[in-house]
Amino acid sequence: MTMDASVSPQLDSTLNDSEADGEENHSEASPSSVDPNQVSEAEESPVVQLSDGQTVQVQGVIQAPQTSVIQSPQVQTAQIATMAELEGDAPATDTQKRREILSRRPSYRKILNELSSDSPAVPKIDEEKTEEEAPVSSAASASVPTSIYQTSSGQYIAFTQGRAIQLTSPGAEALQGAQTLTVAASPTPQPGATILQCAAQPGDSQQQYYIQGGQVLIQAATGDIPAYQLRSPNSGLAQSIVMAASPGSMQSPSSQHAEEITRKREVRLMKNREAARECRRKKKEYVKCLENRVAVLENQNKTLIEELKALKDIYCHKAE
DNA sequence: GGGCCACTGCGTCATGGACT
DNA sequence: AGTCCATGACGCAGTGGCCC
Repeated sequence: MTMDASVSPQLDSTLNDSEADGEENHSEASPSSVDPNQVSEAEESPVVQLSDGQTVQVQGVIQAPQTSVIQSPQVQTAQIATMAELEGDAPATDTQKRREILSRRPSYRKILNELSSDSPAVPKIDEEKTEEEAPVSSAASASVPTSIYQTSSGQYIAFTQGRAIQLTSPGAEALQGAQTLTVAASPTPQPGATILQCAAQPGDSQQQYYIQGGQVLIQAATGDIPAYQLRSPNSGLAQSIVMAASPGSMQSPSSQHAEEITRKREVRLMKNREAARECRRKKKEYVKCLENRVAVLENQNKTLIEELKALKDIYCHKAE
């Protein structure tokens, strides 16, 4: 893997800047022959042709320490954001703006995508919406039931291709008037019977339904709202909270209001849960990307030092 | 085996930026 | 101004390693 194309000047300077004062760190790859002072004191500035065709005028080499350059992601992101922001700015950037930029919180996706636009080697973080994240609200579009189960109380539970779960009262005509629950996460089918529990109306005792596919649907809300969770029996962790359509009918306006509030809260919590999960995933990806980059840059640094050493040898040899 | 510790992942809350 | 979203901070639970 060649590194030249993948190195963005921003990050380079960031990394080097961040380490410029770590003078006590001398890498194991820093040979005594490469004395920065020696090189920088050279009378003429030799032009060096690198192996990749680049031409570099050697004026002095500040050797970056190579021991562990991994830093905390916060520091890195702040620096990168700063460099990215300042790049297009006029030099007349005042301290106020600078402070604003520095205090701005990083977006891992944005930073990674910026990096990836610099270098094709850096993978992009997808912009949301993979096809496995089917739109939750459009249950009708995915309402073709693949499996239908009848409970002990006569209710029908239909699982559709869009991972929606429909509950139908015994009297209802087929699946009309069904409560549609949509599962956000992709449940992986597992062998063995599972249990579906739900309380269709407030105050109802929970009913247990056995489901094919290794997951458990349980009632999630303790309040007035019938809400459900899909759980896999192994993990015990809820894949997602699934809100049921309101049973409507027998609710006073005040309780409906309370229900609305609770429902909104549940939705908000669910969204935030998913967001936090996504954020952690992106953060991990970002840190991994930075670690890769560190490795790449260390490698490049080593190569350049070796190249410089060889050229210096040639240069000195000719001078004699 | 049991206690301790570090690490990891999760859910929730608070908050600031972006968007409408 | 209000809403949504991304993220840091915090607390909690599970897990693995280490020591006794």
